[in-house]
Formats: sequence, C-alpha cells, structure tokens
Amino acid sequence: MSSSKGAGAGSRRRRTRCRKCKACQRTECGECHFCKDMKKFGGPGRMKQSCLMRQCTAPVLPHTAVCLLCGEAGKEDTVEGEEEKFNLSLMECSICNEIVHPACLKMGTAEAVINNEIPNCWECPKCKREGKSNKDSGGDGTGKRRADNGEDGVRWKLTDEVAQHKKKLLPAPPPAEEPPASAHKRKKEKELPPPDTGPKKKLKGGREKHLKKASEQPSDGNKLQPLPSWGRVGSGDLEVKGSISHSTIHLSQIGPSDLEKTKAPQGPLEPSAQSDKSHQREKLERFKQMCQMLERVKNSSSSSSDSDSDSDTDSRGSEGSSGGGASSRAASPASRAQRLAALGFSASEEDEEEDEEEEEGRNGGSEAARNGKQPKGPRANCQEKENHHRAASRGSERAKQQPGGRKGGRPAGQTGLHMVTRTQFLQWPLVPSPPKPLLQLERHVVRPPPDSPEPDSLPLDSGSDHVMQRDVWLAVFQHLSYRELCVCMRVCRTWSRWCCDKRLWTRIDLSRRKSITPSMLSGIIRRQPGSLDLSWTNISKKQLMWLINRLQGLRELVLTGCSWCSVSALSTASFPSLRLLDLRWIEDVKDSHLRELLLPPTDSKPGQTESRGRLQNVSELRLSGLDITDASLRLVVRHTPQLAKLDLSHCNHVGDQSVNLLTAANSPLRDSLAEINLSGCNRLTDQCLPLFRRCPRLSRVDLRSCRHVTPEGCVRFCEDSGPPAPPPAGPPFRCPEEKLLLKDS
DNA sequence: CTGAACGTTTGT
DNA sequence: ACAAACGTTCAG
Repeated sequence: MSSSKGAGAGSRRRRTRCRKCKACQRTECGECHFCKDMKKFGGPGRMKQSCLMRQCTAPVLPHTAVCLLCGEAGKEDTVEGEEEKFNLSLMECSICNEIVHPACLKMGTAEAVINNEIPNCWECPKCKREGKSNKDSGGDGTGKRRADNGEDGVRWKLTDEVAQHKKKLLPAPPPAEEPPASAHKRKKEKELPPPDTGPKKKLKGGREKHLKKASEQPSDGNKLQPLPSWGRVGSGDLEVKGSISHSTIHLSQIGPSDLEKTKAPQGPLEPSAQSDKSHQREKLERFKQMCQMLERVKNSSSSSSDSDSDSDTDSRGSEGSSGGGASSRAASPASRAQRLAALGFSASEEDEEEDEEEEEGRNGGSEAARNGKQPKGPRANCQEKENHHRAASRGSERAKQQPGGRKGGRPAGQTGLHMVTRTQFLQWPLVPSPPKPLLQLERHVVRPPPDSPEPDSLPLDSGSDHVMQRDVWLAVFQHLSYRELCVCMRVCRTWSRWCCDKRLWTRIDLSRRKSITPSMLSGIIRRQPGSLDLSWTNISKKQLMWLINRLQGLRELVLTGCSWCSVSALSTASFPSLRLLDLRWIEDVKDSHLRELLLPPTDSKPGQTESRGRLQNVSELRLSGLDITDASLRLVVRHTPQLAKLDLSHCNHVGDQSVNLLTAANSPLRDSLAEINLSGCNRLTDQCLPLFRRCPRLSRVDLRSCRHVTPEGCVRFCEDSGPPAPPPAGPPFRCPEEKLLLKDS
C-alpha cells in the first residue's frame, strides 16, 4: 500500500517479520515484559510489542514494497542465477531508504554496499557515489532517523562534511542546525505545520526540546561525548578497523578516502549526532536485550559464505565472527544496521574500556569497597563483580563519571578467567552485583581478537617503543600458565591484548565452575580457544548459544554433566569446525533430544552445508551415560560420517543390536570407526564381538564392566581372528591386526 | 538512560 | 476490520 509513501522521500519503510526464523516460529513466552502486557496474558495491551523471544532475526520488506523506479515488487523468483535474483530483488537503501530493483538503476551497482545482516538492505550506489553516509540521510529535521548510534556516528560523521543532499543539495548546512523541514522527516512530522509554531502537540514540543538540547551542547562537550574509547586511546586501530561495516559486503573497492575516514575517529562530533547517539543507544540497549543471536548468526553464516565482508577481516578470527552481528527485532535497515554496527562497536569499546580500567587498576584497589556490600564468598564475589562490571562498563562515560575517580579500581574488562585470577591476586574486596546476568549477556557482543592482537610494539612512557616486539613477548608468554597470563594482562593495555592471543589459549577449561558469568563468556570469545571445556557447569542455554555462535572455529567442546536444557542450544547452531563433542552424563537426554541435535536443520535452505547435519565433521563423539537407544544411534550413523571415536560407555540401552547398527554394511561408520568405548554397557553380550570385525580401522574396543561380555568370549574372539595365539586370560586382549579389546575379567 | 506508551503500518 | 507489532516519543 504505502509503497509510494516511503522510499523515495526517505521515509523509512517498516519491516516485518520474516516468519521463517526460529524466533518467528516460536510461540510467545508469556513471561517477558511484552507478553505480560498483552491482553491475552492478562495485561493492558498498551505496549504493543512483540514477545522478546519472538523478535524476528531477519525482518523483511513488507509485501507491499515496490520498486521506486518501476513500481513493481520484487521479482527475484522469476529468474535463476544469483546475480539475476539480486538484480530483480528489491533493495532498500539504509541511507536514503529508497527501495529499488538494482536492475532498475541505470548507474549499475558497482558502488553499492550490501548489508549482509538484513535481507534486502544495502547502501545504494547512488548514495555511495554521492558520498552519503547514513548520517547524511537522516540529517534533516528530525535528526532521529538518521540516528547514528554513538560509535558508528563517529564514522559517519567523518563523511558528513559532504552536503546532505536529498533531492537537492543543500549548501552544507551547519551541522548543528537541522534544516527545519527539509528532506526526510517522519510522516507524522511532515503533516505538522512548520516547526516554528509552538508545540503543536506535546509531542512536537518534546522533540524540539530534544533538538535544542543537542544543539546547545558546547563543542568540547561534543568532543567528549560520543567518542568511543578506541577513539580516545589512540591505539585503537584494531577497533577502528573492526568497526568498519562489519556487516557489509563491498561491491567495489573502497576508496582510500573512505579508509581515511574510518581511521580518524577523533574528530569532534556534530551535536545532532549526540542526541542521536543517546537515542540510538536507547534503542540499542533494548535491541540488544532482545537479540536472539542464535538464529541470526546461523542464517548469516550459512548465507554469506560467498564474499568476504570487511568486517570479517577486521573483526576476524574464525569465521565465527559472523556471529558478532546480532539478531534483532525487526527494524528498518538503517537503524538496524546501525544497531548492528553499534554492537560491534560497543564490544570494542568495552574491551578497550576494560583494558583501560584494567590498566588503571594496577595502581590499586582503592575503589575496592565501593559499595560497601559484603562479599558472599570468593567465587560468588568474583562472578558477581564481573556482572557488576559488565553492567557498569557499558558506557565509558558513565564509568568515568563515577565519583571518586573510581574507574581505576574496577576490573573492567576482565574476563572471567582473568578476573578470578586477579581477584585472588589482589585480594580486593568483592562486590556483590545486581543480578542480571542473561540480559546483559546479550548486550555484550564481543568480537574475537585478531590472530595477533595489536599493536606490534610496546610503547613506553618515554615515547619510544620497547625493544622487544610483540612476537618476542608472545614467545615468552607461551611459557606462562593461564593464571600467569592473567596477571600479565594487568600490566598494561598492550600486554592485555597480547595475552589474549588465541595461540596462548588453545584450550580453556571452565569445568566445574558453579556458574558461568558474562565476563567469562566474553573472555572466551576474546581468546577464541580451539577447545572449550564447560563440563559440570551450570551454563545456561542462552549463554551457550551466545558462545557457540561466536566460536565458529571451535574444534572441541566438552559439555559433560551439563543439563540438556542448556545443551539443547547446540540444536540451534551448526559447527563446521567441531571435531570433538562431549555430551557425557548430560541429564535428561532423550532420543528426541539427540534427534534435534543430529538431524539437519529443517529450515535450512537447499544447498546449504547445514542440510547435511550439524555434526558433519565431528570425529569424536562422547555419549557416555545417556539414556539413548538405537534410534539415536541410527542418527549418529547417518549424520556423523567422520566419526572415528565413539564413547557409548554406560549407555544402558546399548546392546548387541546397537553394535550391529554401527557396524552394518550401510553404516558409514563401519569404515571410519577407530575406537569405541562400550564399557558398562550391560546389555552387550559376547554376540557383539564378531561384529567388530566388520570395522577395518577399529583398533580399540573397550568392553570393561560389561557384565555379559565374558573374558572367554573375548579370548575366543581373538582366537578366531587369526593365528597368533591369544594371550592367556585377563585384559586386555590384543587381537591380531592390532585390535585391542579391553575387558576386565 | 530506561521503560512505557502509542500512532501507525502491516498482514490476515 | 482487526490483531500484531514497528518505530518513535516521552516521562521519570
């Protein structure tokens, strides 16, 4: 309907649910704020918001959207190839908000920048050619719309010198003043009489106040405010780079000038941007809370394989960085993109902030008793403090504003690991924190560190660099324990970064931690371990989801003793790199659960690798102590074709038939299995023994504690296997072909 | 800054 | 026409 209304004039078109993502498909939780507001849940129905758990992760253009140029809807369905599809799909520009078919643009699309995070969203070639940024576009009357989110604003801002041009080029208006009723305002506002008229409505008055406030900001205030911490610290190349359009694909090279812009975050910001920022912040926070990272990540990781996005290179790491994006509630492309970008930024910012505080923290725990509450105990304190920190570190300004110059004391940026050590090390009083772990969690998007955290050298107070460069230091760090590394991280910001080098943290073990804190999680992400042990922790599903979506390079994941409730998070992601998955002794696992995990995602699009199952490359699977039956084993057979080591010990339902399944002619595992642990499987009998011969590579079978497998049977089996006489009685039996049969007598 | 409110758009 | 819910504004 409103096709005409929006696009061209810069009014943003609302987006709507995709209806396909996990979030869209689930039911309302009935427990979140918004659900409780709903009439159906007995609320007043005033908020009119969708359930937090149902925030669409890939909001789409409404069906009514049409091309501004030809007036027709998206026609990608009518053609085949990728490119044709793209050319005939509707693309909404996050800058000017115009919706067009790329094919309808006469100018070609080489300059466009596709936003990967949001379907059908790009920065159109027109805007790019004209040098417009998001900021420009919203820049008129309302100021709201263009809404740079803080950090991002920096980036946009720098491009802003360019005149805002909408339909006409304005002669570079003073940034502070928003041109009254020019180009894009919200529809509502357009309908209102000219702004000079007093408050039409409370509404209007409010808005003006807002603007006024913004424009009144003293210039130095401006400088202070929205600069992300990386802007302040100056060593922030990494973050700066990481911040560049992490969610976009550039269709053509970025000009050098663009790069410069992105590298000069220190410039003062326009006042309007500030109000925008706070506004945006607000939405951002809300947005973050609502994120369901999971699905989004999943989607994006499967759909964006074709090109590199800038961001990935910057934000780096394993391909997992795609997880850095975020899901979100449906939002207009502009704001959504900004939010997303802001997420990345906020992560860097936080990290940096953390580093900063960390550095300052060296000087002591003066702040220690800041709120005088009693610690509950070492561990709890530690964790709570972390939470607290997390909550508080969100805005660097805020942190800095804290009376008493306390910022130094807070161990901000610490990761859980880090924190624990530091806490113990300094023996600071511990501060209980407000309980808001999970929501916070989602606010913290942490980008993985680069392979070699910058900078290359260690700046000294004298201004020169330390003679030992990063590589040398890293060689030293390699010899330190994790704990010692954590201590080193406190030395200075540079060390803090270097010590996060993922080569130093190939394994992270948090097993048996009572609880996993947000800081621990972000610490894990910063370090990008190849192996992660979370066994016997109380990690929650959300946390696990959050994690695994940011650890796409993870090779080993140990979840022994966690609850299925949490582990079920695995069923919402895929793990291209995972080689070892340990699910031993997980409570309440049923066949249906494993099915969820093993079966390829039903919603996967054709052609996706995911459609072959999530554990496609897993070579070692540990399922000890689970109540699974042959039904699950069938799925294992089918969906873990690379499996070489399988641990089914103490699985009560595993019997001879199970072995038959695994070793049957049509089982891919027949050829891949090298080790199988069946100890404690009391349904097994001697009958299963011959079946193992079917597996040419099988070199080790553990049958200890199998009540009905007899030593005699094993001996007989070994004898039958071929000439060399079997060992006498007693385990293990070494059969010909180097097969090792473990059996207690 | 945050949560609440609500006009308006969107899909059915 | 109605229900859902997006995006913005406002009050505290």
